[in-house]
Amino acid sequence: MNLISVTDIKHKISSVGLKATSQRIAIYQAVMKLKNHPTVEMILEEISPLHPSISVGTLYKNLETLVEVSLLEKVKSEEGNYRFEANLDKHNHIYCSNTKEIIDYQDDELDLILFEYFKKKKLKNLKINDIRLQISAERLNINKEISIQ
Amino acid sequence: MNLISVTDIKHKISSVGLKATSQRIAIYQAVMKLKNHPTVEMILEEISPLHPSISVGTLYKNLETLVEVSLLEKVKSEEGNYRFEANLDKHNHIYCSNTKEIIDYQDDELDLILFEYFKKKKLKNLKINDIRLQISAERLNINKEISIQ
DNA sequence: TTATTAAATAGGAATTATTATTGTTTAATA
DNA sequence: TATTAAACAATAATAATTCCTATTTAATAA
Ligand SMILES: [Mn+2]
Ligand SMILES: [Mn+2]
Ligand SMILES: [Zn+2]
Ligand SMILES: [Zn+2]
Repeated sequence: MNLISVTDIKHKISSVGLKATSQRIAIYQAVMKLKNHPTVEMILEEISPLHPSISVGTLYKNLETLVEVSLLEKVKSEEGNYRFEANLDKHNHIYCSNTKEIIDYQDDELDLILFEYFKKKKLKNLKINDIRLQISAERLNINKEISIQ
Repeated sequence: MNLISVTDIKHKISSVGLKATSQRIAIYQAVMKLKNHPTVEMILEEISPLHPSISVGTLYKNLETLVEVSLLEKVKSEEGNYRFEANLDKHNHIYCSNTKEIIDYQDDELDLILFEYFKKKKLKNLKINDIRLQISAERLNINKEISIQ
């Protein structure tokens, strides 16, 4: 999932009609590399050493552009600022109150249960486009991995 | 639910150890009155005619304070700014993409289904505190009411 | 009822996150 | 290699929120 060559990234970017600039490639790569839905600041810190001249305006503009063409997704954090991710599959988010992480939680069985549940409901004047779970949780041991089986 | 006297509001506020100032009462009343999870701006517009001298700093400070003592709740909108509500019951939110409304959706049966579903799961190093549904939808006819039965 | 005092307020400055502007540079194409 | 629309760096502007401080007020008790 993470092992994608620069050539592939270039193709991905140009296939949606965008110029494959070095800045855009670096930004897209950074979001793919960083876990837990990085903030703009975290993305800037990731790209700065190799690309110190990328301006914050360019970073914001590119993140917005990449979201528009569906190469990235934008997520609102509990704290109020935006965070980004390259995982485009339908999934839910676990918000860790102690670590401020946002962890992906994909569960097709659960999605089906919800789909069936709302299929039975009578919706008046309303079209549901998407249903996501927002799970507020905390990591018990900050140094250990979490899992849901 | 909306018919609560000023005396009752005063009691509610002082019972959590806060001074029942005219500003605080007005702000709490305004959030109780306004539907669809008002923004700070909408709350200001509501209180301004009767209390033109309430400063924006006081408004922010009071909203924060009332959230801290659990008389109000803070909700983040899709647009990025915070919105407030006096409904403290556990409930889900329907985000209307066309009207930008946030509509409450309470469903005890669904809560139970989710509770049972996650009870079966093995959680490693994770404590779930709360699960909410975030429903993205659109009102088909903006002038008519919506409902889910 | 009045005095005391900690809490709260008004008004405005400061900060933070994000967006807009503009002259210059560059990737794509022919 | 020349052309050109798109993208860029730098920076100004905006919006939302938080912070600061001198002044006012609600609560309490003499
Ligand atoms: Mn992710
Ligand atoms: Mn509500
Ligand atoms: Zn995610
Ligand atoms: Zn609500």
